[in-house]
Amino acid sequence: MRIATWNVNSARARIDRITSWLSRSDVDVLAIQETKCRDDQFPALAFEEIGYEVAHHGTNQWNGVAIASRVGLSRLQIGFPGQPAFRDQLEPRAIGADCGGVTVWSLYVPNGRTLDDPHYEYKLRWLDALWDASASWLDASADRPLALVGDWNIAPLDEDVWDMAVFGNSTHVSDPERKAYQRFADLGFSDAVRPFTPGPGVYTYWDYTQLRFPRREGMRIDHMLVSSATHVTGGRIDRDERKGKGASDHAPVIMDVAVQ
DNA sequence: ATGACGCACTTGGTGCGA
Repeated sequence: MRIATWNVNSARARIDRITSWLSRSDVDVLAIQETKCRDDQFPALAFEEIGYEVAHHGTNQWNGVAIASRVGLSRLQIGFPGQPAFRDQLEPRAIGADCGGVTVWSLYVPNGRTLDDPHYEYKLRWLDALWDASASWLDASADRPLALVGDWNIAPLDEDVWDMAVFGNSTHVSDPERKAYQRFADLGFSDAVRPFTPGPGVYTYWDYTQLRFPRREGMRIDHMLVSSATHVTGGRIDRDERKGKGASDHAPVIMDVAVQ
């Protein structure tokens, strides 16, 4: 079974690109982030027309997550237990479902903005709460494949950004963020894609400005973490999808999972 | 190397992104 994750930077602006990509990528389950719309604005019909069920969680023009699946979509979960709020708002940053034998979570981890912004503290709280929820999911069913996929907004290693000097005191590379990410390994999670896409210089995001993409100046921040019960047979980053007019600033990240 | 920010919003300047 093939599972992908993609921060699309607006589902409505990019719907033709998304369905076109799905139609030629043999993807069974697509986790989507940054749909930037409410549920009633989400272009669900376009997914259904090409054979995918789709579930969306969005409340306004910010954030928004979805899962599209052609191998079933059951036990839908909107947000995770204990998910923190930001300024009293529970933001649409997590949606989960059982798809073809794998529990898939589409996650949009808070950006953090700057190290002294309340959003940074929120990001760390959000990651801690996700860790707690993940521990309880594994306690309940350790044998069931579980994938935490999406835009983690963390570059785990120095080589996951093109120049650490540029990121000196920025979010995405700070020690607390990296520790919060690495701590998932304590639960048995591993990066499904990295073994198949070794660095350095391998990224999933390139800023729209300053010719970052053609200069190959990006960041590796979109990850697929899988539980130890998840048997991964392949992984890939579709860098080509970042090319051309109307591209998202993120590329799709893909893994193949052997399911019984 | 596959190109010089893009999206959404009480639509035109602002918030957000990483």
